[in-house]
Amino acid sequence: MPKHLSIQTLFADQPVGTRQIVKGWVRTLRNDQFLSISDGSTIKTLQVVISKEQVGEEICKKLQTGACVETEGVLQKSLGKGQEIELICDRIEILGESDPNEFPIQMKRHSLEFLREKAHLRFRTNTFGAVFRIRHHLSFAIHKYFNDRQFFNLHSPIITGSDAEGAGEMFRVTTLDIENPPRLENGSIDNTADFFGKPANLTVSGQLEAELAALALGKVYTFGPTFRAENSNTSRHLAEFWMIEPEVAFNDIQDNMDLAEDFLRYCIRYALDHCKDDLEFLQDREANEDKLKPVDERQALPLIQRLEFVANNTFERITYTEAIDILLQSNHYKKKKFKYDVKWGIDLQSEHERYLVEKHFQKPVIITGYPAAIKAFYMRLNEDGKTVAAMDILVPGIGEIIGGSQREERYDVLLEKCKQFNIPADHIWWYLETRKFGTCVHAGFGLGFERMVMYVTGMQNIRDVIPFPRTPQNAEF
RNA sequence: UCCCUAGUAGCUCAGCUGGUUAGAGCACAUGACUGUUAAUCAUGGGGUCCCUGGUUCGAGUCCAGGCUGGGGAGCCA
Repeated sequence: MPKHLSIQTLFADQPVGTRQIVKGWVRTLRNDQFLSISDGSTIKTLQVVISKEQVGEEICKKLQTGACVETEGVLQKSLGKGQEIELICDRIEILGESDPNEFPIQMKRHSLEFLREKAHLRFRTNTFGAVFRIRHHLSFAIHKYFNDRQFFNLHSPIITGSDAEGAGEMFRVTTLDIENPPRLENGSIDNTADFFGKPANLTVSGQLEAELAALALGKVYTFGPTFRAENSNTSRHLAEFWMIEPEVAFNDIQDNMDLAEDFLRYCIRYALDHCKDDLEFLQDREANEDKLKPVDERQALPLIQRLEFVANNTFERITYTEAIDILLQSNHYKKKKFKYDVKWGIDLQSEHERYLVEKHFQKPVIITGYPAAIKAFYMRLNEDGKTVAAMDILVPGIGEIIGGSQREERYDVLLEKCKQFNIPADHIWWYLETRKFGTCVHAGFGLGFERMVMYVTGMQNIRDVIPFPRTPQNAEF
């Protein structure tokens, strides 16, 4: 008894004339005769040709959208147009019925907002099938990229006792009874009674741990979940998201930029090479959605052309100081169209980043040399004493997709930075020790995985590129 | 957290300056058709107009508060 083949395999190999078993979910039944089924292996559906007389009225009525079926028959070249192959069915079995009065997913356009409330069933749609297949391929591409280049995958801890990161609000992890926690005599909570004997949180970044490993293993990367308890409710933020953080010993800021750019372009190329059908579907979908929008809100280029452009062209590289000059000399600034003022020392606002990327350069841009005051304590101080070796990569439509830096490897300078940023040295003694024992130049960056998936799929809301989004006031499913 | 905006059938939406019994397309049911491509055609069923309160002879429509969704900002990845 041969195992049944996936629809993807049937389309790839086209074993015409052979007997096949196909299992999947019903999309539509057209003309009481043509059953369109999907098994998730590809965006393509297989047309199964049935005869109402042979199948019988009872079974025919149960071939409703969403039902799960097993069909058997001979594969042949399709007599109709619209598909290459079809299965001439002589046996069909309903594995799982689907009441059409209750099943919410229909063969019609649904709003993404509606489907978000049906996250357990939205995998059944073409759009989310495509998105999550692409998400998988990108995930695989990331591991392949680093593995092929002798990086080691580091599993940084998800629960951390470190709170020195400053990357954002943290989720507390505790086994204490929140209704009635143990208290000290002065009334404050007795954290020594907690599971770890001290406060613990979900990680906001694996970077510090990755640095420790890089200073021994050379080239490492993390790829895991991270958590931010910020009350930020936007289409680009999640409370739980996946982050990729490479860290490389002996890399300086230039090497870091080279790596980040090569990595991003590799991943996009990989998606173009491995997800053609899904990208074409999403491209058509986007084009149809755009028709409903005002002209100035539409995409300038179709999805695949946008990706080809990024994969085939080098990124623009400018310093923060140059970026400020460009903004100051823009007509946009002279006409006072920026809401926030522009001057050296400010943190670039979304509107500034968008102007640089979407209006001025119209391609991905890497900005380096930010003022030390607006960046994290661990970034390496430049010779000018006022900027740091930080880099952000901005892409059209998404904004910041990568943030990274060369790390401060000089013990004295790092210790001074800790003081300036009010980080108690005894909280991160282990981090500081790496600068005492065989310190070296090193650099790394962080990439929000969902933002990459957004960019590649063209999806506009981050909640639509992760299976079960976690956002403020929402942890359904 | 702040600003803007929306909530009407299972879904997507229309419903004008308040005025008879709240509409359409899709979906669903029944029938016809049978090489269809989100099949087509005919007929039919289907409503807490988000909730609470108010104004009014009369509220889907106006007002106040709340809830939920969406967009933007901040924070960031």
